[in-house]
Amino acid sequence: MNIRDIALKAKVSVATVSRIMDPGKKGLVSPKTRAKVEKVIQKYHFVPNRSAQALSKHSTHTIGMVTPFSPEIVRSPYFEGLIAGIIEGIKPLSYDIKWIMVRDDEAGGLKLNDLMQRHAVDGMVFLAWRLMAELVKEIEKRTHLPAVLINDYDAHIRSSIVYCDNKPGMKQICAFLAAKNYSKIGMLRGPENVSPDAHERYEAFKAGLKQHKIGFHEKYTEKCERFDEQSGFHAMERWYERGDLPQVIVCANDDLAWGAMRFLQKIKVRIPEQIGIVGYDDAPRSEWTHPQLTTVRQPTEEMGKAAIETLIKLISGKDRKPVQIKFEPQLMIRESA
Amino acid sequence: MNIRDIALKAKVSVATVSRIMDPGKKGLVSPKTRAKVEKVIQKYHFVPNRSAQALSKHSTHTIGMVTPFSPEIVRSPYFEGLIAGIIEGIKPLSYDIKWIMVRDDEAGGLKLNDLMQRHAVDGMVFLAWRLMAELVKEIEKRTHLPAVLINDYDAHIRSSIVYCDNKPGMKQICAFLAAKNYSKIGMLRGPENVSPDAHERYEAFKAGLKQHKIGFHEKYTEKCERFDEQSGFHAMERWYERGDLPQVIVCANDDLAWGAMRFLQKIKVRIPEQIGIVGYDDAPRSEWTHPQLTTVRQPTEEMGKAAIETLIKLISGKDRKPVQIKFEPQLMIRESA
DNA sequence: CGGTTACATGTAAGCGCTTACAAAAATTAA
DNA sequence: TTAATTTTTGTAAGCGCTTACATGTAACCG
Repeated sequence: MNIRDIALKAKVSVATVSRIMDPGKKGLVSPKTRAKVEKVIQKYHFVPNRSAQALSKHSTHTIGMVTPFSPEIVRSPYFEGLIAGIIEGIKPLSYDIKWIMVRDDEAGGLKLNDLMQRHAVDGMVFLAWRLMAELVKEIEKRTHLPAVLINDYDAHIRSSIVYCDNKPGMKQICAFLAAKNYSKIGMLRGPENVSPDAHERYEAFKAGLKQHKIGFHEKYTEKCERFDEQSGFHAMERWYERGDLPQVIVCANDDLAWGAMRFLQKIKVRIPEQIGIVGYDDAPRSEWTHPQLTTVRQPTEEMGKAAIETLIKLISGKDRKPVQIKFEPQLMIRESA
Repeated sequence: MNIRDIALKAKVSVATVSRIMDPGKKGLVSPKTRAKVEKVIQKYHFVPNRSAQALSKHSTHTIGMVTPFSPEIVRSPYFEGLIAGIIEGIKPLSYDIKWIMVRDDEAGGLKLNDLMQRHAVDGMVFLAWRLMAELVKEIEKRTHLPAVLINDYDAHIRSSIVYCDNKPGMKQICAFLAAKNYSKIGMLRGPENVSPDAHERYEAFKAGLKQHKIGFHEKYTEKCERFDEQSGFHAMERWYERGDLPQVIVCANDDLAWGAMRFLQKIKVRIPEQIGIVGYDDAPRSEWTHPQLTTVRQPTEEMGKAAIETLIKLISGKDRKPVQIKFEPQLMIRESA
């Protein structure tokens, strides 16, 4: 059942049927024919062929959600929020959403244009794009493409991006700890090669301490290999062996915090009585672990939503000027510090 | 840059270019022309237009992942596993995956064919489809459509489905509790209108007790309004007020279990020393809550993967016979019982 | 009432691909 | 060498829609 069949049955031309199907062409058909044709459309449950429409209109009405190709990704709480936001953001539009997963090995040779063509999308939002760095390098050059990045901002990025500023988060943490009169505050630092977060959070941490006149030594710091629980565990272990543990430990993300807590609990250190722990990200687990983790919430849902809205504007707008949107994090005070 | 441009530059016909682009048509072009044309393709980074291909081939090489339209859905750990499995399953194929979210209000009038046409997909897998019951009723009739359901099996379903059997799970729980010499075992039951799970698990529970000659009374049971934490909390509260708590409580899912635990902890009942708790689903949280939850794991990842594989077979096969695949759950013994 | 204008509908040329079929070229057989 | 095959390439007709343009019809005006 295609548009011609309908036209035949309704005794009108295909053009008329097409005009009736297009909500943007409200006034172009007389009420009488419209009624007649709509009856036929209803009767045969006619749904126009998307591929034909796309071919003809040069637009697929579909956007691509680009992620690295790893099942673990959906496991991450960070994604959870982002995706929820994307879903929410796409609701009022009638865009379809295609999940484009990019393998590491293919990321190198890919061009952005290719991606869009190959998957037939009008625009793309990139999640965890640091992991596809090769691909995304191009975004820097072709800033007119309808693509928006989420998070991992750093100063030289010129393309459209939605991100959450690290500084206020650390600032809030330091203010909170200062108010609690902690004087010896340490940090579990993240790996600096994965995303700018590790470095930014560390710098913001130092700045925060300084602001509250709390002493800082590099030795009140331990570097982690990755941003995961295991790394946190091992880093804590190393620190314990070399001795001189601080009163509170601020961790570069929640996973590191849990790893650290696990080690401390193993050696029977009580949290927060003996050592306090602060995380960063407010993964849902934070509320369920014991003790509940004091951490910093990034408004992932809002960010996902903003990303979609930005993208749609880019797609439909004439002037494709890159847009950069900053969000503010918020300290969530719970039990671990 | 389209196929005609390439044909022109390479001084061949479009048919030749098309044949070269199609990996299924390996032998149809002489090595010499192939080399010549491929050079041009490389040079101009030619990527064929998906919409045109789809229109011409009557296949979009895209499958739809159908879920209710609610952001909360991605929050559920059950989804996490399923989606991870779907990603994993789609890896070796080169199908695209489109996330189709169905609003409650639109689900009524929709036809499956419509859905496929409207979103340009070759087949669909349905997650949490009980929540779109109206839509899915049709699947029962049109069993030849390339669509597969995940979970929520009940006996009269004739379409393709991948599901996890509830009986062995409860059986394992009862065997375990019997071995621990519990004699007074209760259950927090789920709402029976949402999915057959509530009823099945309850029946399996009774059967399990019987098998191990453990006494059962309906009063060792409390019904919950929904399958969530709050309902578990309130149900436990009611039970506590009416008194006569059992030694262990088997919960119809993990959320109820956490709700129950939260209430018990609030009134300072020690778990598992005073009352044991068993859940069902093995949501990731189970490992992080305190105490860790003894529960039953459904192999969600494997199920997601199986669903995709089944679907692809349905799409490409000639005979579209419905396939039903059953998975077995597994008891995860942890701290809460 | 003829001429102008506004509105409604139809005609047909694409959109960029695939593929059946035809034609040409290369290979083999006789 | 020519005919019969096989292999390679080209031609052109779709796939199902949109839309610029042409045509037809109705309404309006002096």
